[in-house]
Amino acid sequence: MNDQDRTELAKGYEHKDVEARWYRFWKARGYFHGDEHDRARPAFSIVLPPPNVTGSLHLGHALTATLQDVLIRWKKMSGFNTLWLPGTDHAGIATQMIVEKELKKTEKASRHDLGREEFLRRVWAWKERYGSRIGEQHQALGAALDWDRERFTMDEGLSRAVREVFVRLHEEGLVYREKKLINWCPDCHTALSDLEVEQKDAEQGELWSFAYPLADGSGEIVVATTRPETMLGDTAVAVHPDDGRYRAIVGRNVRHPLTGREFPVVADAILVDPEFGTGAVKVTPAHDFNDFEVGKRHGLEQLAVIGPDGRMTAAAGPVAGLDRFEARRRVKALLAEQGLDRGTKPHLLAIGRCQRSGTILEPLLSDQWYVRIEPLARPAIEAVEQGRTRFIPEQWTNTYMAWMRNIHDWCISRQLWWGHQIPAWYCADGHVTVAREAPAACGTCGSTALRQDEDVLDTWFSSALWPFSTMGWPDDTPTLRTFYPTSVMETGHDIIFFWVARMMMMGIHFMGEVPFRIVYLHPMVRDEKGQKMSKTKGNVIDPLVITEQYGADALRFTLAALTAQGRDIKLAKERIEGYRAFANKLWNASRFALMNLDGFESPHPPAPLSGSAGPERGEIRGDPAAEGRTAADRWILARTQRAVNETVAALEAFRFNEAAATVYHFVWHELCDWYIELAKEALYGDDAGRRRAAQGTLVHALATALRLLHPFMPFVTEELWSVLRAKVKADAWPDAILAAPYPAVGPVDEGAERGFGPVIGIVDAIRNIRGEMNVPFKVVLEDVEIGSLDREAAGTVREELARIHRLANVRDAVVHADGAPPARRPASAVAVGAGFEVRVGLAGAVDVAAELARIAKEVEKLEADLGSIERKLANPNFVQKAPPEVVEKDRARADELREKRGKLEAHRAMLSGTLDSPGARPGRRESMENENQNPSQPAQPSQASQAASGAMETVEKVVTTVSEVGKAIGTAVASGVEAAVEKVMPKRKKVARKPARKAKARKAAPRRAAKKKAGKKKAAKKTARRPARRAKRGAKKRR
RNA sequence: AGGCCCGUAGCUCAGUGGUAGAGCACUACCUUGACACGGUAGGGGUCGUCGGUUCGAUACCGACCGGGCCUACCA
Repeated sequence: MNDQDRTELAKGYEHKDVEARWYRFWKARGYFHGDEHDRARPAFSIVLPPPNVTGSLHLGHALTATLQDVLIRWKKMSGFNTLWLPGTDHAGIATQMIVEKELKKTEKASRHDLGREEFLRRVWAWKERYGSRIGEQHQALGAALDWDRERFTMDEGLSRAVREVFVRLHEEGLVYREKKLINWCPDCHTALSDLEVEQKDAEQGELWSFAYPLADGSGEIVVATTRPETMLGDTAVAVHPDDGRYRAIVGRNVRHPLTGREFPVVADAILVDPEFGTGAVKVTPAHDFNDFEVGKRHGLEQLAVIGPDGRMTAAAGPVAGLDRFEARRRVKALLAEQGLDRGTKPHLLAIGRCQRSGTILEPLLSDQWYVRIEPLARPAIEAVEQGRTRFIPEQWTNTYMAWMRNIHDWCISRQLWWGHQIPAWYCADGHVTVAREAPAACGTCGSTALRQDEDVLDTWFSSALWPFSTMGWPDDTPTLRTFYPTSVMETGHDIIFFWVARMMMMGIHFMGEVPFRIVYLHPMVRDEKGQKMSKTKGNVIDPLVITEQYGADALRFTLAALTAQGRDIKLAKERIEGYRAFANKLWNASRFALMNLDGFESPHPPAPLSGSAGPERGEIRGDPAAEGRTAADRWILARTQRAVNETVAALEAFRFNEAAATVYHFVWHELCDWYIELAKEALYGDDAGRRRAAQGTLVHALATALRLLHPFMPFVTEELWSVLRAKVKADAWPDAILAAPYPAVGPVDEGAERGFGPVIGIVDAIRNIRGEMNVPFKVVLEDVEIGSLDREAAGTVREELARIHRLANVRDAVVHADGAPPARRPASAVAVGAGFEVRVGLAGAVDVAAELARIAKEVEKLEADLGSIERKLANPNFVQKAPPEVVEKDRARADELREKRGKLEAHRAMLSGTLDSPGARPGRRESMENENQNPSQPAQPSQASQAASGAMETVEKVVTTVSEVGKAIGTAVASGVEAAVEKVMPKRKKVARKPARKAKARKAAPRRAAKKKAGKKKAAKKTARRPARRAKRGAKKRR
């Protein structure tokens, strides 16, 4: 790249300037190549589900490409020998139809006009012209595919594999040819497998009844049908053997009213439900799957009356030559003329349609090739039972198993031209010779007049071999030895049966081992309303349009962030916009860093960039900058390591959304919102040691974030990496982020995380007071006291004081150590957090009533919260049966809440007092009363507040010296205040103002209140609590 | 008919047997020397309903109601 020397960034991220360059760079460097000879590094391989060669990229492809690329890049950076193998599928029917359509349009010709050979030449031409399009589209997304290994299912190599498999299966008796009933598409003119039949919602149809006269004229039997035209092919009427109504006529014959044929009434318990219709069923063995079985059970004639074109055959007598639907109307009319119509009832029915053309399918008798599937399915079931292949999300295991355990033989022949022609040859006598290459003579009679079977194989037949056919099978290749079995099969759950199951069966059978260790099934992408995207609905989002507009990184990140397990993705543009903003944010964070890294070289002296992000390792090991680090630096370093740990854990569990959310939160809300703001103090300041420490920390956090993010946002991270690397002259860093080590999991400095909690809490508290008291940020707060800190916290707060000043726009806050609270002073707002208390003097500007209201609100929440905990603690069952640590936690929390309440109420008491003093503003009384003050005791608050503020005056004077004396006074005062408060606030507020609550609501009230409070100090809470939560989760997982 | 998934803030969705979360949207304020694709603060939730298990259920179990998907089949 020529960007090596660039050390500045434009004001905003322009993806178009960046994306085009890097893909070529990676490819040219050979980063995408999987090394089949490298057995030292562990291998990690994925085969890309081959898109249809005719296809154009849609969001499903984009999702697949994104998730697989995330895995590949992550693994590559983590030291694996990665292979991601691309290719395309010839997509038999789909491609043939497209070319036929084109042919019809441009030359008004059918494939039959051209003949097989010429038609195939046209399809190949089409493939050459458009087949590379989808690959190029994958490149636009950044997919790190090994293009040197690109394959096509009709390549010579893969075709050879197909023939090999077919022949071997035939030799083993697992491929056979037979005349059976199959699903036939009259439009596509081909047989289909069960899976290609689409059973859509039941459609409104009708159930028509007619009578078959008994052959001897002694009566009739009424049958009901949804397909009257098939009655021409009826060869029996079936009734239930136990049905008393028909017992007498079982075994007798009926006469066909249109053809005069006679056939029997049979008793069949499997087919007939006596409750349904008339309890008598017409039987058409040649055109209905159930009837086919009945025919076999009773030795009935199979009379085909519908042809491959969907028209009635000559055997259909009076309706011969008619289209099947026309024949339906005609048959009804004819029978009605004979007085045999017995009425019509509306009826819901499900109709099988062709997956491709949507045409209603016709069950037809024909000779087709089949795979005897059960012997192949058994080992594939066992492999999953034994965990040799695992499904994620797990529930798909059931789906797979259910289908595999009830599998039917696979019809693999298709009456198409585009595909692998079946390697079977027939002589004039009809002997079949199956061979890898065209045989010279019939294997049975030696005849040399051979004709190859005209049919081709189901597209999915070659797809089933994809994981090993693409690696050179049937030869024993280094690629196979290195990369088979593949590590992960990542695809949509809509093709579990079509593809995943069949790869399992073929892989196990021919390779002796499963084709992949893990099957990760991603959700389906839908539009923002949850509807399937389709061209006819016009709700298709073109990934490339999105890429153009928002950038490939934004799209990729969006898709990853929405990929939760077990739920479809509803893609809304707002979401993509949000992640484009994220790329921009990252860009600007880097821009900030670059603007403040002058003179900084990392590492110094250069050292290799370790995989670890830990402050004790990596590029900042031995960094002299460590000397000047502050609590803020240590905090972000700890948070960085935690982000690394959580991201890696999420990736390992295929929780793409969690991984994305973790990095997002870290970059935006910790690195940008907090650390960059914190670092400004040092970066803009005069202290060279401090500045250097901040620079080193910033570089480390940023370089780690970029690497964490690279698999998700390859382009912007690569760009930023190159610029950052140049800026800090980090020659030891790889010059491509894709070649850099992924940050490694390591221990988190929890002390640094926890210790910083008060700083964040204090800043939040002051900002909160500003917000609620309507004091804009630009107004400098001159009178701020921070107290109730333990010794350690006080140390940290002192150390970070300059940063607190900057973040909250405060001048010279006073810090009290050793638990001493801030003074109780009028015209102040007070916030109490975990382990700290802040008083903000608001000069004359404080709205006492508003502050009282704010405090009252706060106390109300505390009360509710405390109430629920106290009730819990008062319950002997809870204390006895709950785990001791839970009880202990609640006790501690109750204490904390009580303490907090005490402090707030002391403040409130003092403030209430000022209201009664001459200076109080009369206009505020009303709102004060709304806050449930007790007007009947006007004197006491005043007394209390005087006591409190009087005592506080004393404290205030000693606070600047940290001392035991201060602590003693503080404690004494606090308890004095609490005593006073007891008198002022006669009873707990019962939140009685609100209208009578329902019994149910009472339960919810504390929670609601608690939540609000929790939300208020969310930053502090997040910082402080996360370690505990994570630890617990980790423990659980190990179980 | 059977199976699976889902129902949590206005929307799209995480999550958890012990203090309900994110993004977007919304409200107020702020162009502060990375970023208005920005910042700060705020409002907003009987976690579908009813039972059960439990000291404690949004989470586990059952039933039901709503939505979706899959498989099989209904003459």
